[in-house]
Amino acid sequence: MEKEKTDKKDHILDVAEKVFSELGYDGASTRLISGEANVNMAMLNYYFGSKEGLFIAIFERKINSFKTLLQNINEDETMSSWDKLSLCVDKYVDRVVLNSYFHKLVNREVSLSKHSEINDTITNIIMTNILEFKKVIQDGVNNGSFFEGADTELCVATIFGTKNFIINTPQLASRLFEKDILSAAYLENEINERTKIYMKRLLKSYLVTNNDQTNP
Amino acid sequence: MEKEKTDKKDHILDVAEKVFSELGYDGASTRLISGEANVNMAMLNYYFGSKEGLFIAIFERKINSFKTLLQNINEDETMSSWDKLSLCVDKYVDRVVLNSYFHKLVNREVSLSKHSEINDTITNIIMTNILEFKKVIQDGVNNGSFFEGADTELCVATIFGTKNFIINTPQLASRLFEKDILSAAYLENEINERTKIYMKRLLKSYLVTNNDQTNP
DNA sequence: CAAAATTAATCAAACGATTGATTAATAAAA
DNA sequence: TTTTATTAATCAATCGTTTGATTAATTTTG
Repeated sequence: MEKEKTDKKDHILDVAEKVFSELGYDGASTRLISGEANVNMAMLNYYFGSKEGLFIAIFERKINSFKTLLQNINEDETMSSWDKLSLCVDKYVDRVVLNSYFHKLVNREVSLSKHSEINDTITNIIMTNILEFKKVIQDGVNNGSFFEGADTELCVATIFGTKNFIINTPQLASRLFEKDILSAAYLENEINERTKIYMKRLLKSYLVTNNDQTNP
Repeated sequence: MEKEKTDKKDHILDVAEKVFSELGYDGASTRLISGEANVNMAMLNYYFGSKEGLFIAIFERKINSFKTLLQNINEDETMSSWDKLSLCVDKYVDRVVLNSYFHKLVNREVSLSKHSEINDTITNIIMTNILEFKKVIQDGVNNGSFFEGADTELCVATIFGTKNFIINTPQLASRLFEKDILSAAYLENEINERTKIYMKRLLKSYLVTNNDQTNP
């Protein structure tokens, strides 16, 4: 029973994560979520206390995987700046693709201006990753291995922005790519590798190969 | 009187655009919007028929500026592919910065999965711009002025994604830049030009200067 | 012109529907 | 039996919307 309870809670969290990512926090009613999960509405409150509690539980479940993925790479003294950045991109794209619902959900919620505890929590979690990328690039610029005129901040914006475009607006991406991005198979099999290759080539040409800056 | 009526409707649209962009469609109640605009709640329905009508009216007001900004550039036979792309980036960044609330609103709404007429309308409007950028780049690749191995689609994702990151999640961008991105002044004076310069340098190094592709 | 009729704009109050949440009763498990 | 899990019914609050009345402006009429 203990096992089954966890399974049920996990099932609810899976469903809620998807519904929230598709309709937004406000747009997803507890009735719909419980209906999609085939559980009684009261179970949401029984397990998670409230709608917000359910929302927070989704994050707490994922929080471990967010912890120190990039930090360990960044602390490695033996790697070059480019190898660090390259590896960070690989790892990050992998994780985003694997948790696309979650990342979509996170990005929509954090784009809202309403101040709440959960909003701050999310912001801090994302910022950890953002600043980790910033550090890798900044270090590379400082130690001379990257183009000294590089715009570090906007470079980070490109990394997160490119990924967000694909994950957050799959309808647009699907029509741009003329493929069904929403299909998990295509996302994991094709887009994943393709994005990695592209992102690294893009960053390398800007940060490393970039040596003529005649006219911007 | 006729004049003042238009002004009042315009005022409501201004306020609604901002509130929607901050709280999302579902999160923004008609009571709050009318309160912020200092008009009676019933006026929203009187003028715009419904909440959705108000939402649509926001788009109809902006729709003209969306029409053929990029198309004219693209059709110009005398310009090089790079000059076209460069000009498109300039024009697009300008417009986004000038209508940051609107673009934030658009991007959040289009990321929702709920099918509606307005959602389709918005998607088509955005796609016009997206495909215009795609065409510029694709033409450049085809006529040999851009790197033949370029990932056209992801390149477009970068252009829109980078801009979206700044506009959609200004809290994150503010902490990344260590400046207040939400401040309209900073956005228009600094970020605007800086983004143009960065974006063009990034694209140029990837599309034009890119000639070594040893390891991705 | 001035009085009457019509239209447009605005308001407070209330509507039915839906929201997240809670209850009290029951079923299952320990 | 005691605890845990689950249910249907119900709660107050809020949602978008509508109403009927009132005021302001415009047009028509005498």
